[in-house]
Amino acid sequence: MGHVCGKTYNCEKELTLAVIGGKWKMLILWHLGKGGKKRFSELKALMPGITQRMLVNQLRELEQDRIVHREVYPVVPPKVEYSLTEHGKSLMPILDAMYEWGKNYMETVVKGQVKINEATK
Amino acid sequence: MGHVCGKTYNCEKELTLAVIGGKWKMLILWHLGKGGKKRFSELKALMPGITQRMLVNQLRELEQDRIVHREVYPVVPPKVEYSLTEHGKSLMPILDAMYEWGKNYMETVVKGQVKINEATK
DNA sequence: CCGTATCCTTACCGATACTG
DNA sequence: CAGTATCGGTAAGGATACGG
Repeated sequence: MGHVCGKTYNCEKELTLAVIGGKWKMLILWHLGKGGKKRFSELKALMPGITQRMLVNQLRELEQDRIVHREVYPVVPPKVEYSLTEHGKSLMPILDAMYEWGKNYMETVVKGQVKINEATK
Repeated sequence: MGHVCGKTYNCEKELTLAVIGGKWKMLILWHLGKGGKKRFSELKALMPGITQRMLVNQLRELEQDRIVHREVYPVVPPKVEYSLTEHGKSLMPILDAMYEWGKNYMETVVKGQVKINEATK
């Protein structure tokens, strides 16, 4: 499997972190979780700033970790749709909690010292 | 402030990830959250494998991010105690959820392909 | 449209030695 | 006891160009 396997972790939470910890992974999961399945180009449009290389890379790892499902339609031009697996869907409560915590943290402790890029949010 | 500030994030959840995402941070927070305040040497003993440099480093960042409180006692030999702030305590539900998710993920999808170091768990 | 292939930079982290 | 200081390796991530 992916980058998660073949490694030793200090705790089960580190395994979870390994799955969602990539630079763009939470954002990808968020879009697929809230908006349903998306084509490659749709995801790219939703995340200005990501390079094609990174989008492919992060999606491949999520796929190998069985978090994201990749559906290829044998048509020309190519059409590929990405969606969350059941394991992927079960991550959403954690992402929700992280969103809420980060929101509160920003409002109460680091207000004005960090910026949120609203375009990709 | 710490490594969290002065940066731009795509979403509030990435801010949360920036706070807990260091190599040893979740483990430190776990020990402080479940076991209460700890001395530097106690933390080190609880995490065989961490170097002094990394323990200091991760604690400093958590302190700058107002997640951990550092209490220095002016005695010889030095005595320093670390504990969670209220913001730190509010992270525990997220760590609990990540622990549970990782545990289930390990049992159902990556069983036998990852190892957990029980000594530091 | 959906990718690969290269090349390159830098951030993170580990090992080791030293100190008030 | 609780740290600093220094050095160096490695993997994650970005820029850019090309391909089925």
